[in-house]
Amino acid sequence: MEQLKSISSSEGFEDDLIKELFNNESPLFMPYQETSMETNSNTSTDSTINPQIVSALHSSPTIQDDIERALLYPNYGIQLEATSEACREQESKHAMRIKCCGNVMSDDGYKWRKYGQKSIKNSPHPRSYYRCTNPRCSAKKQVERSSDDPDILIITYEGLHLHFAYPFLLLNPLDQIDPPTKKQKGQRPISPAQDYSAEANQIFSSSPVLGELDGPELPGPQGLLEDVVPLLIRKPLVNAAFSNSSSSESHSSSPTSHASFSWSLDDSSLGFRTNM
DNA sequence: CGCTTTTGACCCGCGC
DNA sequence: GCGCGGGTCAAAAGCG
Repeated sequence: MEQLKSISSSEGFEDDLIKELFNNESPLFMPYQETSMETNSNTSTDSTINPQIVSALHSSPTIQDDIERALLYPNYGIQLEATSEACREQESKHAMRIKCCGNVMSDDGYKWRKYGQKSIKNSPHPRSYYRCTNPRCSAKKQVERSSDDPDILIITYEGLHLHFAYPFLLLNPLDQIDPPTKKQKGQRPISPAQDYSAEANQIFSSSPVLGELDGPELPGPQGLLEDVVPLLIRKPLVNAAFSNSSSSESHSSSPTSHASFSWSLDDSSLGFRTNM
């Protein structure tokens, strides 16, 4: 597996990540390029994120600035079915259901590359397979449309996305996180995502900052990407000074950090092809 | 021209 | 052992 190979050879990426974070650099917080947004007017009924939010997030070159700007937009308009039934856990994967109505973010801000699509038995909607385009990230996701309610997207995340790493690097610099450890089938005492999610909820729920924020945006039980991202945007405020300490260093753009920022619209490949 | 998507084939695990 | 279904690969096509 090329993927596993890249991961196993990426033991040093952890250090790189830490460096980037300490330098206020991250793929997520790279300057936003509007041209990459797929927010054309004719997508109004599908899953798009509020451009204002993205603009706010990416108009600033540093994590801290992004965080502060993100706070100006506390409501993402996401409707997660945050019930225990909706967010369920299966083995090392994390599934969530997102109800699409109006402008709903169906993605988490990272660029995903579609690598496969399969028709599902007893389901009129195919399942799409995506992989994070960040070469250092092993995250994958499957997106399918619920047979019960076509408005419901079922997104199953697998593997450790870099999303998970950021909040913990910032929150607990002393608590070393594992690198995106290779996940082999049949060999997972506890999945990284699981581990981090549990820790995330613990940290987030005990955060005084979060306590001052609006309740409805508390993370779901799984600490899923959509849950974590808004929180990681906010939580690092607590440790803002931490990241400031080394911000004077010239930020040599990391080779993997300037992937064009775009949002994949899962609906475009979710059962709208009627010939499957 | 490079990147993304499509799509059919292949591989593998699981149930019978 | 065999068939089925899910997951991945990789070549071709599409697109900006």
